[in-house]
Amino acid sequence: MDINYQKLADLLFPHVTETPEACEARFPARNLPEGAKVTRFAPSPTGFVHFGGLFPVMVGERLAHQSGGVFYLRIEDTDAKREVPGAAEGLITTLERYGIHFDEGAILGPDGKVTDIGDYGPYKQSLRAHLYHVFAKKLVAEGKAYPVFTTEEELEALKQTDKKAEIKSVDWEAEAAARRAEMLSHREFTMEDVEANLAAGNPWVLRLLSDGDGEKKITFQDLVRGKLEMPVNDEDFVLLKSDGIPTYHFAHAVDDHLMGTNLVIRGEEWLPSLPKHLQLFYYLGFKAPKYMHISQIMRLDENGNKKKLSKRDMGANLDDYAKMGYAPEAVAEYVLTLLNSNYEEWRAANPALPYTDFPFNVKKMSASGCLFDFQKLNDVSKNVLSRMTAEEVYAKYTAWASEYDPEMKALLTANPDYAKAIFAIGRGGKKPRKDFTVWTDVRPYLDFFYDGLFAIKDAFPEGTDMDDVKAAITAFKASYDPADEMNAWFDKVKAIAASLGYAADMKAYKADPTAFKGSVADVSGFLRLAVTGKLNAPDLYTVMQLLGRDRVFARLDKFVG
RNA sequence: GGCCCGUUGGUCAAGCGGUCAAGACGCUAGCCUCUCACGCUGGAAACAUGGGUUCGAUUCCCGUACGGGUCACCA
Repeated sequence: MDINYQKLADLLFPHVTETPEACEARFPARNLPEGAKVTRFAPSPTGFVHFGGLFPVMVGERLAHQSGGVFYLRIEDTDAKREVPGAAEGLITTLERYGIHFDEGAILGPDGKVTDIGDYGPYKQSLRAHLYHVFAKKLVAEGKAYPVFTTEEELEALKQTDKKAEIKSVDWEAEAAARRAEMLSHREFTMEDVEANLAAGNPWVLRLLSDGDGEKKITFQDLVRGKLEMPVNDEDFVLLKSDGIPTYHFAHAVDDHLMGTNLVIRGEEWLPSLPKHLQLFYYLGFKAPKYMHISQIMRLDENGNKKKLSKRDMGANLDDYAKMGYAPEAVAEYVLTLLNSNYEEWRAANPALPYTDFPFNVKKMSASGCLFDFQKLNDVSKNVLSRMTAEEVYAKYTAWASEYDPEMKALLTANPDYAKAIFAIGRGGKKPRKDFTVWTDVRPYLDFFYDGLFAIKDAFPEGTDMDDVKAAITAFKASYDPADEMNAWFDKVKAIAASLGYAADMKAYKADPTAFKGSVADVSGFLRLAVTGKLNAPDLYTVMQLLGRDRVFARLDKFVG
């Protein structure tokens, strides 16, 4: 085979006039402090943001910002078939809700459409065709890539095949041999073939001409896995698809080089194609970035096996968490606990600091995948919410409620001070109450503070003497003074208990329960049920203070009236 | 099937050749307490497996098993 590669390059890319050097000059090295990390999140706009996607996002964001570097967003829309309209916009909005800040890249413009900010754009791959072609042409001119022509019919057939299904039922050995033979056969062509195909308008793809020896191994460092060894790539994989748009591999090399990424953080599913990427960087003359491959989050299936958290699973879609009532901060903090094993320790020592103060440590990352655990998420969430001030809870809850519980939102915002006072119960001290795991817990917890929502939900315990209930309520009304301090108030309740034959002192009651009809706990229970409708509620004294004498009496009267 | 990654209690995990093998969640016994929510003190519960190396392996090496990923003109 005798090919003039420069001529081939000109034939294939007649429109490309810019040299690779000129192109690179347009994107000069970033001026950043020593050690600064440039990372990115590079999703394809094929749907919602996956919960697992939050892992590389958080790591990239932390590592970049912690080091004085840059974190940017690139939209990888190179697969027109799978692109979902509006997905890019949706994913930007979701990430925004999670407080993820991008320094540059794709952002939402004033018209609600994706646009760019930053000097290394465009940040949407579909807008970067000319850049890829500059480097594709270079590879062809150097004899490192070549075209493979197909007919329209073959292309159409290709698009119809379901690769996933096909791969499962394959004779692997035969398939590999056939692929190998086919690959090699495409390497044989003449300039006349190319000219004829081009003249006929036949579509073509550009493949890398790999001189890699598959028998040899390549070693490299992964930031979480350490030293790894893999076979050198010997596959002429596709660089440019027949529509002229690059595959992930090629786009990755060109983009991350031009955009100055120095640390690529991605899911471990990319590990097997790393030899391809390293080879590409080498052929292109680019310095390869550092890599970090993050393990997948799994779930347990019906058979007790670990499975990748898939699209259909509960909790896969980040937006689901808002529906379930989780605060984004809680989800983010849960992710951090999984990402860095010493995060919880740090959090316990620094309850008041924002998570961005946590010194994120690559060494503390685990190489093994983990199971999604709702119980742990709930615990983290409960703690996150308990640390918030009443003011914060009010703001965040009402914001959530405006979308998911408009009635509550209307009720609370009608009297913000009252609502905040309710949220302030048991909050702020060393041992704050932890009543809420998710925002949906708020409504049943505080419904009785609103007359429209109040109802008797629980029943008196079995064997309760209703005469005692009435007597206790009557006596309580007679002695109640809103001006009382908590102790004075409680002393009155104790006195009532004693007068009815109930133990005023719990210790005495526990020492000999048979000596009393019940205890002051029972008597408080009578009042609590009448006033809150429930057997369980926060401190009754405070509840009454908030409700006010009139509303308390109105509720008590239902039992003695 | 080839290649690759992983494997400490139910879950997430400390550990980095000598530990009674941390801690958190969950479970559980009890204490505290006017109920609840907290908080506190306990408890049950783990190094997948077989070979090496070593005075000594959870820790290092090899094999096996199991789990996961990947093998597209998808990312």
